[in-house]
Order: sequence, then C-alpha cells, then structure tokens
Amino acid sequence: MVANILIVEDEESILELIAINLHQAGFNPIRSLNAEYAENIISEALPDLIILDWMLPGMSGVEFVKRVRGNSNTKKVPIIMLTAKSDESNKLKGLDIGADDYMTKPFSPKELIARIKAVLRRKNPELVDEPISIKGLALDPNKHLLQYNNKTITIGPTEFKLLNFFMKNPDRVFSRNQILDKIWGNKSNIDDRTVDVHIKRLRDTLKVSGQESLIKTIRGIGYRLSKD
Amino acid sequence: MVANILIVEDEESILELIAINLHQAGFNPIRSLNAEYAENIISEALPDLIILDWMLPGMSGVEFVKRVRGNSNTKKVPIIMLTAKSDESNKLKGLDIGADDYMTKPFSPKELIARIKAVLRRKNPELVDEPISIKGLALDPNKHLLQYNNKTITIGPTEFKLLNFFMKNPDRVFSRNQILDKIWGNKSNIDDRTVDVHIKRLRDTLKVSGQESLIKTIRGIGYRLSKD
DNA sequence: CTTTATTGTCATAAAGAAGTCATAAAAGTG
DNA sequence: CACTTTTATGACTTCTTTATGACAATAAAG
Repeated sequence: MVANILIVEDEESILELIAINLHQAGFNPIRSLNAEYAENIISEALPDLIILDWMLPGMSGVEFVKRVRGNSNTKKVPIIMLTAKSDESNKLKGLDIGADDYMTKPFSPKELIARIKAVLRRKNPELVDEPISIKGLALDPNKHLLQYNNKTITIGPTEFKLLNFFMKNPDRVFSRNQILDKIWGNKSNIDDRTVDVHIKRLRDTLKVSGQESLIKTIRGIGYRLSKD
Repeated sequence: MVANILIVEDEESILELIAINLHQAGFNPIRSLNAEYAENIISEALPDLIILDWMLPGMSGVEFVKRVRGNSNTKKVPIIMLTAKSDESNKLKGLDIGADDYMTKPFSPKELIARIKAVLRRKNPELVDEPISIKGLALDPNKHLLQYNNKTITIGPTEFKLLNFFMKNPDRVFSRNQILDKIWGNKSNIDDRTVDVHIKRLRDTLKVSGQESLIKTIRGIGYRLSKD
C-alpha cells in the first residue's frame, strides 16, 4: 500500500534529495535521470505519480507529458512538474498540456510532500497513509490498526487493504475489476469472484462492530461503502 | 548506545565549547575542523548526527550537506546547521537542501543540546537515553536495565536494543528492514529473518513478566508494540 | 586458554491467508 | 410464479509467512 513515485530529474543531487525525502515520507521513490529511461520504467510498471523536471536532456518534460497523456495505459497517472522560478509562463503551459500540479525550484521538501499528498488524495486517496474514521470505525494505516469505539478489531491483510480502500473512497461504486486493480495490482489475473469472497470476509470481520452492512452490494455493478 | 555526534566547525574555540557540552550531556563528540576531514570520518563510521557550521574553509557547509545527502550510505544522517545571525536567508536554503534543523550563532549550549535531542527523538528515538515505562516494564538505557515491577529482568544486548527501539516507537508498525536499519545499522547485510529470531528471543525474555505478547506480529508487514 | 554468552543462519514445524469452486440464496424479469 | 442472472457462503487445497529449535561461528569473560 506504498505509493510508487517516479522522479524524472537530470540533476543528480536534486534527484537524490527528492528521493530521500519521499522515502522518509513513506513513499517508494523510483529514480530516472532522463525521460527515455522513465518510459521504460513506466512500461514495466505504472507508478502512482510522476515528478517531472521541465528541463531534461534529450526528450523534454513537455514532450514526455504529451506522450504519457497520449497513451491510454498511462494517461491517468498524476504528474507534478518542476520548473525554474523564472519560467512563469511554463506553469500555464505545463498545466495546459496535462500536468496536475507544478512547483518552482528551489522548493522545500516539505512543500513537495504536501503537494504530492494533495494530488494523491485527489487521485488515489487510498495511497495516502492517514488515519480515517467512519461510523465509529477508525482505521490507521501507519499503525495497521482497526478499532471500533477504541476496541481493536482483528482483521486480515487483504481485508485491511480492502477496507482502507473503501473508507478512503466512500460513496463511490467500484466494479470487481476496479477493485482487483486497486488492491491486487494491475497485473494480477485473479478471478472476479474472489472479490466477493473477500467482501464476505470483510463483512464477517466487521460483524463484531455491528457494521456488517457498511459495504453495500450494487447488483450488476459492484460494491459501495456509504460514509453516513 | 551512546550517540556519536560529529561537529564540523572551523573555529576551534567554538568547536571545543560544543564538544565539551555534548560530552557532559552524555553524547560522544567527534571533532572536525573542516568538511574534508569530516568526510573521512563519515566514511569510516557513520555518526548519529552532524552539527555543521555554514561557513567553512574549503568545502562549504552547503556543499557538504549536498554530498552527505547525495550518498545513499549517509543520506539519512540528521544534520543541524549553525549560521551567523545575519544569514536569515540561509536558514531556508539550509533546510531546503536537507538540513534537519538550524541554529543561529551565538547560541546557548543548553539550547543546542535541546535541539539535538529533539532531532534525535524524531529520527532515532532509541538513541535518546531517557528511561521509559510501558505496561509495568521499565527500561533505562543509561543504566542498561530492564525491570518489571521493580524486579530486574535479565536481557541480552540485542534484545535490549530491540525493546528500547520498540518502546520508544510504540504503536507503529515496522518492517523487518526498517528494524534492521535501526538496530543493526544501515550498512548491514543481515538476513530479514534474523529479526524474527530476535523477536522470539525478546518474547522469551519477556515471558517472566507475562508480557510475551507485548510485541505483536503484523502478518505481511512486520511487528508492532502496543503501548496500551 | 578455557568457559560462557551471544549471534546469525538454517531447516522444519506451525499458523495464517488466499484463491477456487460448488451450491445456496437472493434479486430481477416477464 | 417460473426462470434467469447475480451474489453469498462454506469448504477445501495450496501457498505464504512466521515461529521455533538446533547449530556453528564469534566474541566476551574469567
């Protein structure tokens, strides 16, 4: 449940600085010194977010964004652009061509982390490791702990991930395939119906809190958690 | 388990002043008059924290921080920067490039110690030698003593460090690799599973106090100590 | 230089989870 | 209501992960 963040930055010291800060913030940094190598990485496994320098040797940042956005597999990956302070005009251009946010250098690592979290919260809420509470159920990803009115509930790994996902995306319906993608990863070739079984197990787990119907079945579509 | 603190400061009187104060506070000061020598020291044995003057002959403090942060072996070492009062702008720059805290000269030794402890508490809580007590278990790092209701419990060195670490970081889950980093040091190439064995030994040790399940297994993730 | 403690590793046992499937149950449909 | 489609559930097997005991190497103590 750790977010993989691809950093594309040609200046090694900055690359490393960002990587260290991401690591300390609990993310998994993936380093790339140029856009070409970054494309290889992406084609192998989709990162959860890309931090991209505007100025790159070879393929430029703009070109890279265009290509990422142009490919249906990768077009949804959030991108944060890094630009030199002077290039104010680039900001608009960057957002225009599809970046989700931008930052001017030099920036504080703290702010970078904050922006990453903001973007992830918007795009992939379940990847942001913040405690969340719904209907008396409190889930804390850092502590890996689920409590109901301060009483700890024993819960299995997959059920924990499932519940975390649903709690961070309340009131939305997800198909079994969407759930498989998010929880099992987009490479798995697992049966649709396995989701049913885990939903069942999650409901059983939640029975002790009387919240066994927290997750509703939307017939023909999938499942949904209602936050109130 | 005494924290080694490297001081990089070209003015000898200040260097000595800091060193003496650190020594009195129970730390182990290591002196360096310039960044180049400091690098040698670091390459031999990683200090637990670095106190770094901004203005140095030869390689500057900024450059030094960059290099420390740029090396994967040393990138995690906490750094406190010392700057002249006037250089307010440097403060931001220093924090930007990766310092953990900064102080303006002149400063009081007392404040310095306080900041060191604050940084260590944040980065390496287990190095701050303060007694701690959880669920009737009292651990005193200074005395290297573990007691349960005033009865001394015999405990091995590694198990002591482990318990100290967990008690200073309660309620948080740590992966085996995080634990290896913290207890064995980030250079060791020790097997993951060795952690299991030491957890087992620690649990055995704690059996006499009936606290053998103080440290919980979080399957697929790691281990956690619950403080209540 | 013995003797004793401590360490890290390994093989194996034990425990826990995961995924699949068959069948029951429920929800739509006409 | 009879029939079809979809979901819930329990059982079972397989796969992973963790716990444990034993051992050899090393360090520390006497």
